[in-house]
Amino acid sequence: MNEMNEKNYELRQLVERYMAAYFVLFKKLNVQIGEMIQDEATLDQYQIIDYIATHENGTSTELADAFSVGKSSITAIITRLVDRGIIERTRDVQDRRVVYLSLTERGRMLYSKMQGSIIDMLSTYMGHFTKEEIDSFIKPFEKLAKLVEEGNPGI
Amino acid sequence: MNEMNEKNYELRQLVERYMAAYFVLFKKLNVQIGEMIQDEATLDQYQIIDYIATHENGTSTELADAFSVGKSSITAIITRLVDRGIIERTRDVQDRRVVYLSLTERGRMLYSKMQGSIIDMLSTYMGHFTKEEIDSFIKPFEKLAKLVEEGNPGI
DNA sequence: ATCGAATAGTTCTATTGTAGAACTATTCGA
DNA sequence: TCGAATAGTTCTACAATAGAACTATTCGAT
Repeated sequence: MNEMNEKNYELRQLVERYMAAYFVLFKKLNVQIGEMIQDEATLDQYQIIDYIATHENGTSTELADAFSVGKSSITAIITRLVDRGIIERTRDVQDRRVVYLSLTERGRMLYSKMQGSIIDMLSTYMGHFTKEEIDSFIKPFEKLAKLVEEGNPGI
Repeated sequence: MNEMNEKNYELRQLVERYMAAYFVLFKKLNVQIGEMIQDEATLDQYQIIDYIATHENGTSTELADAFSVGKSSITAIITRLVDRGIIERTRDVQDRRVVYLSLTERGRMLYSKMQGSIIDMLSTYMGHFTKEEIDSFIKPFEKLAKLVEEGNPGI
């Protein structure tokens, strides 16, 4: 086995290790976060609300892009949240094709409440780690998130 | 601000940093993995297949527990995969309530193909990191996965 | 200035995953 | 032995999703 193959082999092993943890973590954490806020919203709805709360003048196209889903999915989610008085649609006066999304007063209160619950839950998990562990964990995590966000798996 | 509050404040900041990356990473990565295997199966189906491939004599109850979903959800997924000739149900002879799940020959081929694609994709992402980075990333990740799996957010 | 192309968003249909209650079949245990 | 527990399925309802067809609006090349 030459040097290149050995390096690839090690990499694949790490990837397999990562995958095993990844699937468990993702599924369970989503379920747990979902349970935490289930009386208020689904996890998908929370993420949409979070995006709108932290991005001024968000639109459906922007959301579809940010979450890598089709626009019709966003329309469905937004419509449910509008029906529940959590989100408002505002048409742009200059370009009347565009619809801006914002939280209602009720939406802002709900968001703040859910965010608090989720942060509390994750904080207790984080309490099992030293600050150094968390830091050395989050930095590559953010780097990976950035790479994946750019959707560029190639070198 | 006393020492305890300061520690909590730092922790919350880290959690907020983590959450921002977490949501983007998992959503995008799931979409990208989903796209990678979309002609063969959904990501949820892949995870079920992966579990069955790596766990001898798996059952619906075991899967429901492993993925933190209800048994009726598992029945639905399994039924679709049985219809497509990917999974087989075998009733236990001793305890006739129990149904064991296993991959068909076709299922094993499909699994191997999908696993290859996913590992290849993740490997290219991993190529952006040094071995030390990956290691210091995976270790706390595995620890977190274990904590979450035990479903114990408390200290 | 006009008209075809592009853009933003919605509607509709069909599929998948999900929960929970009611159900069948089987086994356990006091 | 019979009621309780267990394993799994069925049924119903809903959320998220994709994609095609659609409306309304704006852009841009001529």
